[in-house]
Amino acid sequence: MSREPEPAVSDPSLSCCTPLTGTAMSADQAERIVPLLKALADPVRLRLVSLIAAGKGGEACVCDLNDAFDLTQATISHHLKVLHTAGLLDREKRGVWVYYAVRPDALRSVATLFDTAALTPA
Amino acid sequence: MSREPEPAVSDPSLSCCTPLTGTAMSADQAERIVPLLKALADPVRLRLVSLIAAGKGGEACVCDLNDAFDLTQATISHHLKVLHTAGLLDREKRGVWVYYAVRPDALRSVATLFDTAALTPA
DNA sequence: GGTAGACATCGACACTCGTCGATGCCTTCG
DNA sequence: CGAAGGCATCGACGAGTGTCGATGTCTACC
Repeated sequence: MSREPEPAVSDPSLSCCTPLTGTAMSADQAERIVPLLKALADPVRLRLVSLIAAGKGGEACVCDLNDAFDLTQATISHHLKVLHTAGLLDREKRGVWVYYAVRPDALRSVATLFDTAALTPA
Repeated sequence: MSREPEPAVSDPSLSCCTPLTGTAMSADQAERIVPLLKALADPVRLRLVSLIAAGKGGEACVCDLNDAFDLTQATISHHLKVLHTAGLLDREKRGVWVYYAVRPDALRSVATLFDTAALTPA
């Protein structure tokens, strides 16, 4: 049987506004969202984002983040880089210290994905 | 050895109601949510969930899912098992065919995580 | 200038993951 | 009963991932 015609990806610029339910997502849409999910699909990175988001102004210093885990500074730095590369965190250097801040738009992209899904009645 | 191959489905209700922002999440909370995110952090699996959720009654037959990908039947079966083990999909056999259905509560757990996050003002 | 501290990068290791072909199990039908 | 088809499982392979110690880079301060 032939595949359904692609329902015209409306917004190729961003991976936003992709309902998980409703209509099936295209392969392109999946490829765009997956890097965000991959970055968050790690207990350390998920806690890092949570810690940063819970910090003042939605940001946190690396020096404080290191103390929150029983991991090497190199490992924390690696995870922060992964989150930054995925577009979930912003990086800003202030003197000796480096501050990471959450990117609300990135989180919103993921939220939109599951937002529609959650509305599905049981 | 155990005869019933029914995998130990993680209980999504336990990982519910975990805001990403607000207060930092505990290590336990992260460990509970991460399996769901890991299961969804794959383009094939994300599309599988999307396809199933978009199907009639939020379910789909494996025979139809196989045709939607350029992958071996064994690979699709593997991905479905991962999603089922994570608690994201229900499995039901009807005669020769097997139907998978989304578990709205599992999706809601993930949605709740990012729901609060998306509400964070800029 | 020299030194100390904060963070990033490098190289290496064990481990996990995605994919495949082959095979097994189960249901249906002739 | 035997054959056929749908789906799961097995074993194996390459690729990717998380973690570490060691090292590099930059800033601030004495």
